[in-house]
Amino acid sequence: MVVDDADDGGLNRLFHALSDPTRRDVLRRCARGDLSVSRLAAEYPMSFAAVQKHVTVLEQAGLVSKRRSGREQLVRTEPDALARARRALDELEAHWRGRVERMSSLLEREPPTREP
Amino acid sequence: MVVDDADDGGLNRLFHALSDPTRRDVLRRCARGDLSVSRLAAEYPMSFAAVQKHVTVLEQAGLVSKRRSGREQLVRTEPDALARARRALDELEAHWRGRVERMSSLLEREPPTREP
DNA sequence: ATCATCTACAACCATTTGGTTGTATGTTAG
DNA sequence: CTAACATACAACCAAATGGTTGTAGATGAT
Repeated sequence: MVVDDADDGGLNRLFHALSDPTRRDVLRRCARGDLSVSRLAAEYPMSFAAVQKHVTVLEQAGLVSKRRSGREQLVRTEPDALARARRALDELEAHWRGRVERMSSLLEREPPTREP
Repeated sequence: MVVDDADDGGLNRLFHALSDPTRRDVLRRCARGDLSVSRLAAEYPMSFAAVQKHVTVLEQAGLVSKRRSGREQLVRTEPDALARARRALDELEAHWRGRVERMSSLLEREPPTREP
């Protein structure tokens, strides 16, 4: 990422974090209930360290948080971050809708088909 | 991307495409009205070829399409792709909501504070 | 106290990304 | 026809990504 990070309120990291299927799966699993990192790691055909890194990416994107419980680290998804991503998509869609509205208002300016 | 691409219906490419601020800006600008690649390129502090690559990434993610018009190539945003991304986020949020509902139903199972 | 478990983190490696420049090709204007 | 413009695409490069292994520190169980 070239940009320096405050530019977009973390949207870069947010969407980047979402662009990996393992990470999306982690979000799904943890949404059903907090899971320790090692519990998660057992689910994927990769090393513990790899999963640890994925969790770190999710954490830095704000999509999960970790809380210690004994020797385990429980991962919890943070739905607020998902909401932020959604709002970003809404904003993009709004630009497009604005265009549609502009086109519609052109159409509306045309007189409706004459009522009989 | 390690995964082989049909696994997720293109969500990897979709979110990856959205994870760059230049590309999100291209989407915004083209949403207001189709723009040629060179018109777009003029807006960013990078080479024409770099912008061309960004457009290609957006195109392969399904977020834009290009149509030729004379010697120009007009870029148009494809809101359906944005909708796909939104549905993916909704699905993730639904998992979390499911959890909340499960917690709620646990609470509901508890007897209400005794009525005197 | 010892041992097994969970986590953290560094070092390393192959591939991908995001950028560059340069060259070639097609299209429109004069 | 020729010149200018818009695009396409290859080759190259530095940095980031996604993975590995290995080492070390905490914590819990016996």
